[in-house]
Amino acid sequence: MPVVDALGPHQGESMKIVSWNVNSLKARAEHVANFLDRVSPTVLCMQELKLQDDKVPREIFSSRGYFLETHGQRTYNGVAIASKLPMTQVTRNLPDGDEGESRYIHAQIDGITILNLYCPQGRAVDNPKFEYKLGFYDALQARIEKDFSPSQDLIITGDLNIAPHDNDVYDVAKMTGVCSFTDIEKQKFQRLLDWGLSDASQPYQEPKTFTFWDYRMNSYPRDAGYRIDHFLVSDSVLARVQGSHVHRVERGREKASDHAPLDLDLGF
DNA sequence: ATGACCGCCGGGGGCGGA
Repeated sequence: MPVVDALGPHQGESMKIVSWNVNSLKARAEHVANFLDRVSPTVLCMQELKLQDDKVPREIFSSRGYFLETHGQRTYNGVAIASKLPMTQVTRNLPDGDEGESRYIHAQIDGITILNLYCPQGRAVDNPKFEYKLGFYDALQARIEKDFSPSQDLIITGDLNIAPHDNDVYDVAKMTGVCSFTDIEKQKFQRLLDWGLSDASQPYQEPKTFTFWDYRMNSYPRDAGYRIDHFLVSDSVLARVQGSHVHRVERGREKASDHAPLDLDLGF
């Protein structure tokens, strides 16, 4: 048993945290349940539930000993955090950034504040949704600068919909200037790092390690993907990181999500 | 190679995703 101290009974335990855009929790319910049984993460952050809160299949999580905090939405968006450890300070919405869509939830788990995000995709640089995406990032930046500090245990994870480096897209020439790979999006990503966060997954991944493959164009079999799901962590969390791995097997299943789960392993 | 997929709602296609 961990030592109980002033910081609480779970402080500093090893944890496996997973981020997974499930592309409909209803359609992916069986895969998610099997993933929990097989991988048993401490925390599972999900995006694109496409379900309102009262339609969420909660028994998948409760029957396996997980708490569940959801911020659902019908048809589009929706985020949730499942955790074996209690969640406190659960907060939903990014008022100046999400236009009422369900794209933001954070909670404190074992002393770590975890922001689980489904950032807007943006469609194309000349589309109004692109400005919405940039505004979402500005609101995110404002929130962390106002409410958090890089000196605390902090994780920003989720489908961030930005591929920050050349090695994060399968074809640099084809993607140059294309939404999710533009300079201004990379600058929004870098601004989060400059504030005091690190890309915790990148050091553990070979170049061209992806987390998303489009359903179209036979993308997955030819590995035409993007690395757009991330873990950005503060220094105190970075010191505990022992690995980060893409669960590609989930993308290869029948009725798979177009995203694979991305995990982050933390030591004591 | 962005056309072609998948899931949504609703009961037929249109929209959104990245």
